[in-house]
Amino acid sequence: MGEIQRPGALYKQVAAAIREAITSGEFTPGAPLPSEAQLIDRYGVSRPTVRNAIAALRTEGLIEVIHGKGSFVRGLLTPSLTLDRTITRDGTGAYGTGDEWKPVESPHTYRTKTTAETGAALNLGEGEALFGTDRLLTHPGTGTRALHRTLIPFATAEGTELAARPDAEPAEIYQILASAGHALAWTEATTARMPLPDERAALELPDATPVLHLARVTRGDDDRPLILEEFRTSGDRARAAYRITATATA
Amino acid sequence: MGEIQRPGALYKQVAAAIREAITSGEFTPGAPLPSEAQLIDRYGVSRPTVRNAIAALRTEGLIEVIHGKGSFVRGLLTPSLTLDRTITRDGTGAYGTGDEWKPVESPHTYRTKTTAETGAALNLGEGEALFGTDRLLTHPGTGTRALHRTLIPFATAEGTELAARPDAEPAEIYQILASAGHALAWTEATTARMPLPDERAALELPDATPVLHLARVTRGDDDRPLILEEFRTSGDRARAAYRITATATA
DNA sequence: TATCATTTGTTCGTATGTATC
DNA sequence: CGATACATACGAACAAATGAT
Repeated sequence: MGEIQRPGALYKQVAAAIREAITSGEFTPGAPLPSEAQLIDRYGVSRPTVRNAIAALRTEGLIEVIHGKGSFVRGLLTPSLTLDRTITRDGTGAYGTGDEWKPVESPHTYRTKTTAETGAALNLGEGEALFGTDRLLTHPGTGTRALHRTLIPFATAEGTELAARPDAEPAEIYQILASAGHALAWTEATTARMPLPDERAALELPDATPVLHLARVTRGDDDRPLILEEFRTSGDRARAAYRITATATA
Repeated sequence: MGEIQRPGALYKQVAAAIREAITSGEFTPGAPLPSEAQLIDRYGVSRPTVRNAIAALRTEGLIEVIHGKGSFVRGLLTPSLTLDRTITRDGTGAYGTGDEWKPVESPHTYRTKTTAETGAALNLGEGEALFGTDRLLTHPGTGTRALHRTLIPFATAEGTELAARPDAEPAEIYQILASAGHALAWTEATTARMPLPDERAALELPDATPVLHLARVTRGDDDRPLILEEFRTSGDRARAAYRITATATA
């Protein structure tokens, strides 16, 4: 009795069966999956095979496993938090960013140098001097965490209030730059990747959660880059919102 | 011989050691890691432990494993592809999106209904009728793949050329809507998540690669949603670029 | 072309540790 | 404290992909 067919590895068949059971509604979001022992009985496979299947569903982000309790269906992640990336300016010339984030720790300010990436974003070479400020933030409504970083080239800070206060908040930085005579505009690049171990810890990310990475460059006259901001948060829980208007071609 | 220390699980210590060896430069991007057998000797642990450590580094996206060949360090992934999300309009009123993507297969058009998510984006209830068009695209320069979906509510298509040709390309759709008397504007939401198995296959994504998900709503008069476009591609290889201008507050 | 050594993938078994209730 | 559940670790065997002979 050669029983097993060849539609793929056993653990993949088990994973597919569980996935199917979830999408068919047998296990609803938040509900516990059968225990490993029960899955062994249900599918007639060994424990390593069951664990292998569970590991696959974990890295897909479909289930969450809690030591000593069980496996649970992870409700299909619709981002519950919208990051409005609009920048506003009132009649007095004051800038706002509409943020509702609260600091978890006090900001950390330091001196550093451009890397290949930050240098390219700021239109500077590698190894140029920068002020850096890191903030760990939390969103009061949802508990979502975020990392915010401000990078200010010495060349930008020079002769402005920023040289003395590189840890000013973004809206205030915009204010200072505008007061210094710059006509401001912004470009932003959004990308996603898996978190580094320390990012995962700081952002308290569960398994299989990518980081949404927003890099905003503030530009002055002639589109010259002035400062770079990086904002990192959970891609599962947050989405970045932009307004696009048609521009004329040359 | 109970001499094991307590800095955590054995496989985590092995994973940390390999991670350290990578960041210290012993193994450079693209270079092969020692084989499982060599790692067993090097760290004096069993094969399951080595494989567990390797699995951890895989889900972190730090290494890539090729069956029959070995494990390789995955160079730190800077997105090499920038998606300019600008929309242009020339003097004749023609719209462009600056895309350079080529179709891999012919577009697939179908009828469907709004879900909770697509309904919310289009300001419609659940179960409203839609035209859908799916395209599998590839970027000639990099080989990166993308999925593009157009969702057109019947109410939008009615009385326009779209009713007969719901599979028109985005720039052409904008054209048709503008000709129908709409003043167009766009909003876009970017988020990230792990791919579903079929998305992973269609986009040919390696392990530990999140999907960058762009949802663009074309709006007419009174900001009323007209159509919804979804664009999905590798978060590791692509970044979406936006231009932000300050808006006045009320 | 065919074969073989190397390397990773899959699957079983077994024992023990640790978290939760 | 005991029962249950997941985590870690060892051993062993065979399958499948790769590259070189």
